[in-house]
Amino acid sequence: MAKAPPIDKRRQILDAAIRVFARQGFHSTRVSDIADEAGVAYGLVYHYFKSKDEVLNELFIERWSLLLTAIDEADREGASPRAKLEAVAGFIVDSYRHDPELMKVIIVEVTRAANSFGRTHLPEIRRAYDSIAKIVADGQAAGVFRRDVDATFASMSFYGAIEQLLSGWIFAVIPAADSDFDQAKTLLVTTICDGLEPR
Amino acid sequence: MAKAPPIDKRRQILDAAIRVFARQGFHSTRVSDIADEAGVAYGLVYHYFKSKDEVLNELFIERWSLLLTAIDEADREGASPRAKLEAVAGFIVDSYRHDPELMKVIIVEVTRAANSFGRTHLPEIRRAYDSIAKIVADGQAAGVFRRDVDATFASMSFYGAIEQLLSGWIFAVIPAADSDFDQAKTLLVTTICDGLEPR
DNA sequence: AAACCGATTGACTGGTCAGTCAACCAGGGA
DNA sequence: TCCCTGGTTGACTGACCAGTCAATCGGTTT
Repeated sequence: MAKAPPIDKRRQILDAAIRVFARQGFHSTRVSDIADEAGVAYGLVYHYFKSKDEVLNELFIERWSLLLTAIDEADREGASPRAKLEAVAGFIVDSYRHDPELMKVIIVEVTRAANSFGRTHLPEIRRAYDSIAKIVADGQAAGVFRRDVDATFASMSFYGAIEQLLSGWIFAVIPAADSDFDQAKTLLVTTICDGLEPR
Repeated sequence: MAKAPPIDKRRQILDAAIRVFARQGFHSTRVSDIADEAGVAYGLVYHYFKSKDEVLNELFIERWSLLLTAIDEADREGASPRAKLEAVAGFIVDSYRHDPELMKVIIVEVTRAANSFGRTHLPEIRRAYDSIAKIVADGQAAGVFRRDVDATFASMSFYGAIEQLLSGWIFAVIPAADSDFDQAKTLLVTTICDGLEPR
């Protein structure tokens, strides 16, 4: 009764979509490009997904939920606020290192595409901001971070800095060697946390 | 011989484009929308501009060159590196305060649209990053900023933080009252510069 | 073997626009 | 007055593509 292939093909299409979206961008990707890349017939994409949009949505949700989980975990397990932020930055940087194509798609087509998909997913995106802001706020409450800096602002700056670095890597504006990734993690936390320290 | 109207209509079209792009986004704006908003015939847009893309290009270049000039001026006139960065952040924040629609278009459709227009304008965008990096590097050379933080990284973080705040305002993720703008300027410089101070 | 059913195929359609172009208009000069 | 020129008009076309759908395939059940 239950067959094996269905999951395979669906995954195959999603993976192909990552590659094609990363290469050409969502907008200039035809559904036929995805099908070709996946080695599958055009119509099959519509068997598994309601629309081209839904393919991207699926990719985003899959990945973003991991991020949200990671942030929450960092918050729960981290010792100091600084360690928590370090874990968050680390997770995002490692995500990029591990699967740059997927992260490129997420950032370029969703997170920064505030007019199209970003708008659709604003609530989820915002949840990440909020979780980071909570870490900062807790740090302030604990007296580890200065209080004259609004936690929401700090969280936006922190996240914005991370995303900008990823964008820099994605578009080869800044070097992306392994050492750069490690340096970036340190830098982000160092700069921002030191800046957040009480004076 | 020389008539008055030509400049008028061209400007009229550009201004209309700002409004429409800000409202609907570049992609879902039809050329007819621009013409309607400008109170002008469809074909006239093509009299003044080679294509729909060129309209956006024009808007971007107009504005971005102002930014580049402002950064250079800040660099030339600013006393301390901190004052220079403050001037840069201030200029960008004020740009948004002064003409939020235009800044929304610039950021959403160009600066963050790395796959489409962002790619086209990467060189100009990069010039901004570089100028900021230079300010940081000078600060390091002068011993005002710590040296263990790569200047390029710092510049990307700084710019990324600014842009993220603007995005937050644009999409109403964070409050955008006058006091928030002022607070933001301070915050950006405080956080980042303090984080960049030698330890 | 025959009926069945979900997976798979790809030709086709309907709608959407960007960009073209031939005509029109206004006013300055001969 | 009549032409000329450059701004202005908007109907039209050609290309493109997302999404549909009827047909086919391959394995399972009866």
